[in-house]
Amino acid sequence: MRGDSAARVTSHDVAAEAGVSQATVARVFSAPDKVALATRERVREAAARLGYVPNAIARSLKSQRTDIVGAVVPAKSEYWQDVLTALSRRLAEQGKQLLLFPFADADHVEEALDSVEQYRLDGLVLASSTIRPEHLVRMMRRPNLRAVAFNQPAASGLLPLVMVDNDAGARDLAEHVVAQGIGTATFVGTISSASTDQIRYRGAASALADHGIACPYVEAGGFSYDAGYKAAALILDGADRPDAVMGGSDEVALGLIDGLRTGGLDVPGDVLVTGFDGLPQASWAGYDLTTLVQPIEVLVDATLAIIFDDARDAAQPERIVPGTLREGKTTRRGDG
Amino acid sequence: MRGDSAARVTSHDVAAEAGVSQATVARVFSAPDKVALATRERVREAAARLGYVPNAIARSLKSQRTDIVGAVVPAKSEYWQDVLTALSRRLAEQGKQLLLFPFADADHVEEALDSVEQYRLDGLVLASSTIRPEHLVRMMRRPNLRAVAFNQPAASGLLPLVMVDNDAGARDLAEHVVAQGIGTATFVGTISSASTDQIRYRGAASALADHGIACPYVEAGGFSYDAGYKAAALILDGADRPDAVMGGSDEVALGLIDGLRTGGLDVPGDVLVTGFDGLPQASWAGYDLTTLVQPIEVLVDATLAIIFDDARDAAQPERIVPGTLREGKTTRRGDG
DNA sequence: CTGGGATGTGCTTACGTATTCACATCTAGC
DNA sequence: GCTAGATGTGAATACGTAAGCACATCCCAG
Repeated sequence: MRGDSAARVTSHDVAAEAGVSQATVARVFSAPDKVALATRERVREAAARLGYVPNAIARSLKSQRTDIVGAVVPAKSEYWQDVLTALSRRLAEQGKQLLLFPFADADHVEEALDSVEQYRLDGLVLASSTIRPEHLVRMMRRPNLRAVAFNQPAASGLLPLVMVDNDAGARDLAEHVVAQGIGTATFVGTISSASTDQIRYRGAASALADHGIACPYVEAGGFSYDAGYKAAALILDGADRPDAVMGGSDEVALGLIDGLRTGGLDVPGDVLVTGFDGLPQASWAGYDLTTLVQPIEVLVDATLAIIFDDARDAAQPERIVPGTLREGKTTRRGDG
Repeated sequence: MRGDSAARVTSHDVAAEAGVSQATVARVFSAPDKVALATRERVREAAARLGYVPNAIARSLKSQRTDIVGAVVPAKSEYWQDVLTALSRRLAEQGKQLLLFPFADADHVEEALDSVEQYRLDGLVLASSTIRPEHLVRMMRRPNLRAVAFNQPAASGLLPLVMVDNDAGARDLAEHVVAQGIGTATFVGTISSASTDQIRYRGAASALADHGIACPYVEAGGFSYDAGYKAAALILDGADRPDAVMGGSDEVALGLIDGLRTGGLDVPGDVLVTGFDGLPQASWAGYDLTTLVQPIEVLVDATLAIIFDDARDAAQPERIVPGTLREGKTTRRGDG
């Protein structure tokens, strides 16, 4: 290969090399069937000889499409990392890319959105229930930007929305622990202001109430393992220990398990524990957590469908996808 | 706000609204100090009124800078997710973005690199030791692209390189288990063809040899928890059980622990286990794994320094950063 | 007063591509 | 053998911004 280290090779250079016009070179790379076979091959060879690669920046400027989808997500979170992995993989399959806009905490969402607006993205995934409605409203008014709220019930009515059925999932988990024969339960939520947290708690509490079981709410104060681990102390120190503890997320639940075990309790012998999300770690043999598995692939596909399907009429689609109960040993009473 | 939903507002529109030239508008947003205060404010107001946001695509085309760094990484891996989190956070602080190019397996790296070349990135992080040298060579020839190999010893001499001191780390871990008074050990590697795996094994084996301890190598066949879990069977079924098992990565080590425990062994009572990487999960109370913690922030900073520091003369910098031994309970013999 | 540097602004062009329009050539139909 | 349509190609332009250059104004030293 020659020209490998050439400063910058443009379609004009290739055109000169191949003895055609720049327009023809452009067509070879964006609409090959509009160019005669012989010409096409001549251009391809010239391009290879010079080491030409089309410039996506210039193409985007002209075509008004970037082939890039942005994602506004919390900087630290197991769950979102799994979602992003699935999202980027699926995008890559379609020749599109994922541009990350991570934010440290809710107060920094504003800055992330400032950046988002500069890039003329094809679509935007707004993740995390800690993004406030005013932020959503801002994005919904951007022209030519298909924004989708991901697992964020609060976006209902503002933006197209894709989420797992949090309410039904929480009920399923509650019914499951009830079936194990518990008498008392406590819900350890993540952050009480998060809309997913509220729905999950209400769903669980309502299902438990149907069986005459009260369900107090305790806030872990975060979405992390550490938050769950620390929250275990609240259970251990509490006056009457519940038969079951329902975590607001898998991360919190895993922390809870370790916290409770460190405190001398046996899970599931003394206390049953459930999670929510279906993280890979929840399936690890050391935990084998009973949880509600989110069908991440399905959610991601639904999200991309909203972004890329040209049914622009379907103004405010809401896709609510059911999750699956995964029964692990943390609710298998006999095993204690 | 008016003009919120205006089709597209450009610097020309703002110029007209503010009664200045387009050039002045551009200066207000890219070099404010070159514009008189009064003018600046007038332009800012006009921009706000129209809902103008600078177009990063056009800016990139003109300025030949995208403010975007790409990362070519394996689609699935706890370790890389942690690295990406740190990387994107640091970039965000500098007003730059991270564009992901995930690849499913080594055979798909080629495609990812095709995409990379289209975007005129400011920098590129080539991650994973499964990226083959021929790929590295390809990237090293691209003009105006600062590519850095991250934790990939095989890139030495080809590309600027940043990595943790795998050899020293492996030796430290080996010395540590020797100090616990073991007689035999086995190294369970990830994928034997990965350069990091080879170095870690050689380092550990060499240090153990200094104490007269042999160290057979077993390949888990992956970088995952599952690979480690399955590899535990090889230890359990083996003729003579080692006193210590050294995992090629934390993910493998965590799988090993659960696999060994499921097989009836006590860790650390019957077998000591070590990891490598320092994942958050390794610190979870349920495992509390002894491992070598990579200073990810330091590695990321070093990587970005190479990409953005204009010391273009330092042709092939190699930054090898020491890790830190984290002593967990998986090597605390008394606790068995 | 006068001249020279500092400061602020406008005009113009270039970044590299996609696409419209016009035009040339070629094929088929009567 | 002539025309209508199909096909392939080139010229020209636009996408939205950054920056060099030219120029006008202003301030202060002499």
